[in-house]
Amino acid sequence: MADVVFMGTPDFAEGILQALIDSDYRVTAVFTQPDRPKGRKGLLQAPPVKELALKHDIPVYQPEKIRREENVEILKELNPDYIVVAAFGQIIPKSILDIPKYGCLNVHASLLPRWRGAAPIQWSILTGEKETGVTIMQMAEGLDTGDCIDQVTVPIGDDETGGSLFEKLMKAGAEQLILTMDRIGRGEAVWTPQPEESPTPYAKMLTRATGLVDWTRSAAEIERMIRALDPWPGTYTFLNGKMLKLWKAEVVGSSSSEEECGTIVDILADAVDVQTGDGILRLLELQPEGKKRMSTDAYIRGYHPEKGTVLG
RNA sequence: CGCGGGGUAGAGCAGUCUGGAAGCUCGUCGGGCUCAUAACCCGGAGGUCGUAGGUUCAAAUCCUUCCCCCGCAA
Repeated sequence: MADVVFMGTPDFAEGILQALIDSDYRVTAVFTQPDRPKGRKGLLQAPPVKELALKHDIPVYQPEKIRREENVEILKELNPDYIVVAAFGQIIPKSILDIPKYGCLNVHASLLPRWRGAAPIQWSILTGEKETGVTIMQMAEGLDTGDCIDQVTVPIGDDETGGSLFEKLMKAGAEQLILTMDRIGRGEAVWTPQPEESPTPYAKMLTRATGLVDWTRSAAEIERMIRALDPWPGTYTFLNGKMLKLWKAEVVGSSSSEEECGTIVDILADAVDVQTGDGILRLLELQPEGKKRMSTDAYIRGYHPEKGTVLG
């Protein structure tokens, strides 16, 4: 039995931690981000990982900066065999990487070297990839550049959303992590260095601004964007000065009309067709500002959108 | 007490300012028309107007309390 220190913050990390708790490995401490104000009320909220750790009486540390000397000391004191990192949100300095016997393992939600960075799941959908996966890697000083140990491939479905893919990768990652640690313990693991350059751009962090639709893009791109940014941060546009979130759409035909991009070209019984830079995007589920998500037919009845109106 | 929108029939909304019959579009149910229909015509059911209190002859509407949903900001 080996001792593990876990570092992570959001839901993705929670699933990984759960797997460790359920395994034969002993989680001796959890590091996560400090509680942050969240939601409309601005109330302090504990990261999901903290809740889970406390439930299992695992000591929780929430340093503002992990690199501080006092935290390094705590880790030396704990003297773990492994440190497992999943979506922690802070850079781990070399002084910490060197502490555990087997070093620091990272669970990363892409097939490295593809999609290094903070939002690999969304970017893989956004760019229309057919498959992605999860990588268990040995952490080095660079960001997501260390040696890969194991990978699991996961297909991306035609109606995959950021949320659904997230689930799948978390499950796969949690399972594989335990297997990989077992292999390391038995001395059977193989370390494969990554190429210097990633074949994809850096998967930069998403913000709300990422979700603003550019109607000059193709219908296919916008449709992927809607799925990739579901459930967060959401894809949106503006109609008559009010925000309108898009939750579900499909690409229809590719009639290149004279209409300006973003124009409502047709209103059907249960859908609204919008001209894009390439093809028509048929909106099926919407959310007006200050309202809940609703099907487009309900939206049409309540809001009476008009043909010819330009979105954006 | 960060800013703002909202809660009215199964769905989406109007009505609130200026108190005075519970409305609209859709769905649903029944009937009619039709070779036929998601079309069209006729009729019906379905609502504690978020909660609790107050003002009033009279409250969805004005005042106060609380609950809930959502957009922005972080």
